[in-house]
Amino acid sequence: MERTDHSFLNQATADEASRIFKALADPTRIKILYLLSQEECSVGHITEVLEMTQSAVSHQLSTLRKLRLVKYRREGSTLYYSYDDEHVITILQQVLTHINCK
Amino acid sequence: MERTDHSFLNQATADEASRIFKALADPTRIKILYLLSQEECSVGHITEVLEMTQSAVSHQLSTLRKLRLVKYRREGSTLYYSYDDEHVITILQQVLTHINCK
DNA sequence: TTAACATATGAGCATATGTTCATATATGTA
DNA sequence: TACATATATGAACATATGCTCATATGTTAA
Repeated sequence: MERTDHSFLNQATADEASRIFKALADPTRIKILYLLSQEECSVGHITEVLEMTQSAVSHQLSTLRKLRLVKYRREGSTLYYSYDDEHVITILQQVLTHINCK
Repeated sequence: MERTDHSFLNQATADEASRIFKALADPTRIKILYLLSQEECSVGHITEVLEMTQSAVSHQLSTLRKLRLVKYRREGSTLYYSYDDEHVITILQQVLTHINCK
């Protein structure tokens, strides 16, 4: 049998999909994205809600920023973050819905 | 303001979601699941298509088995694997479709 | 300018992850 | 039984990940 194109993914596509799933593969980032799916939030607010250190939250925001999943605007010394990738939010919501349906 | 339930995810839900995304956060597992989304496959077939060692594939199948994302049946000395979680396959397909749409 | 506040960032560390290599197990066949 | 084939598994290793701690940067107000 010939190797047919439909039977496998090329590396680039698999890598790109993996990149997206990796972004969601951490509870902290999931909580952050879930928060941001509901409202724009300051770093301080996220830190309070998640009950984590400011540094840990900021590092994760940095990760999400590099992945272009969040963006921010400045107001004085406060940074307000919001999500920047509708598709990823949709995927997250589907998985969360599925979990809560069980 | 009171802390309201809608504003954050409980740890258990975030962990469970992260567990699902972690399973998909590797290119090899993505390729395997994509293959299995199309047809039941023997380990040998997967190994050939992915051009990886038998051991590497088998380890990943073990991971997917533990996560209950795949199942298998035996036919002689050959094991045929197939997917065992419709929802995860759906999520994977959505992400792949999204990537190819860009 | 100085101090206080909000946030970011680098180094270090412990743990998790994915592969390879060697070997074990299970099945079929001579 | 002995051997070949198909697959699984344990150990080892390199790399990635997520956090903490200390400190840097940017902004506002006195």
